[in-house]
Amino acid sequence: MDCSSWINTSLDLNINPHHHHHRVHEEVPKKQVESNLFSLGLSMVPLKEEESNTGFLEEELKRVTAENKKLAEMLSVVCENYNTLRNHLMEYMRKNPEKELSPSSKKRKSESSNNNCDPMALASNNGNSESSSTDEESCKKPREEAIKAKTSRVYVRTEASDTSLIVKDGYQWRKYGQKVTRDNPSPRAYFKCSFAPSCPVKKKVQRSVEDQSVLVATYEGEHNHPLPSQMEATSGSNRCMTIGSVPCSASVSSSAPTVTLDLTKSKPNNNNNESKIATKPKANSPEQVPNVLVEQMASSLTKDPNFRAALVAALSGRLMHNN
DNA sequence: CGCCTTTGACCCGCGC
DNA sequence: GCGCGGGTCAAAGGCG
Repeated sequence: MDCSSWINTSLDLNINPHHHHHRVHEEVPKKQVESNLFSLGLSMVPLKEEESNTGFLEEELKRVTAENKKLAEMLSVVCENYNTLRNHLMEYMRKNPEKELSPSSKKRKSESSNNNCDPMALASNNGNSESSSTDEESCKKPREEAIKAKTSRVYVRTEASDTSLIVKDGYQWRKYGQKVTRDNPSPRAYFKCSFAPSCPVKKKVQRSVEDQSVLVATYEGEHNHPLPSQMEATSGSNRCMTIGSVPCSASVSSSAPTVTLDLTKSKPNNNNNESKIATKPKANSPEQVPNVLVEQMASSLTKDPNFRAALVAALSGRLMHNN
């Protein structure tokens, strides 16, 4: 399967206010925008700013609204693409039942459901996808689900020249191994949460086969302690938490889509502003995702505290820089 | 000195 | 049973 389809889901968000003039932003009334921002828990700038800043803020609001709209549109497109691809995959697997699994079937069971080079499948595999487990898996190893910790994947775009396998997610990690795997020339790094053994979370980081500039971080388990960077952030300093930090607990309830938000490495002077959003509709619904569901997904996005945290960090970082 | 990374050795599940 | 390959261990060294 061609992975360029998911790479193209990168959102060409132009957050630079100097380039917003071409956007369509007159469609949502300002009051609605403000209420939307309030519902997000965002406070852009202290209200005691002088008059000149209000114009800037209005433009900022319009811009955010436009991007919000664009996000929703992209989301629906991604969902449609996902279902199209999924239908194709199902069709293909139905026609070629035994050939399909050849590369990953050699792997361990616990990994085989994860280690798939199809990014759509990757994005959809998050441990809580009980509906995506195949029939044979569920009857072969019923207790696997209980034993196996929640897994989630995070895609982080880095510069191609950056050879480190470091994914900043706000947690502290201790590297305990590195291996070169067969299906990927890039080494895979193994990390444990530095709170181990009290915290059982592990993560694996490896460059994507298709795009060497993309790091794929696979998280296993859930942290049983707060995010260290959040503790710092709430301790008085207005320093932003690491942009792009997406804690593994970002995999949300089974009724909501799993969202991976990647804001890492967004720099003010380049156009590397892509925020890649991988969505996971309910895996066992081959039919097209209705708009209602898309709206539901978008709504769940705004309710997800992790998404909000990342969004707040990204926006505040942008605003501070643009000021 | 303590924590971290590195890296070769070892373990273990799976397929043949 | 054996080999392969992914995952983990643990000794050694680096670094602040």
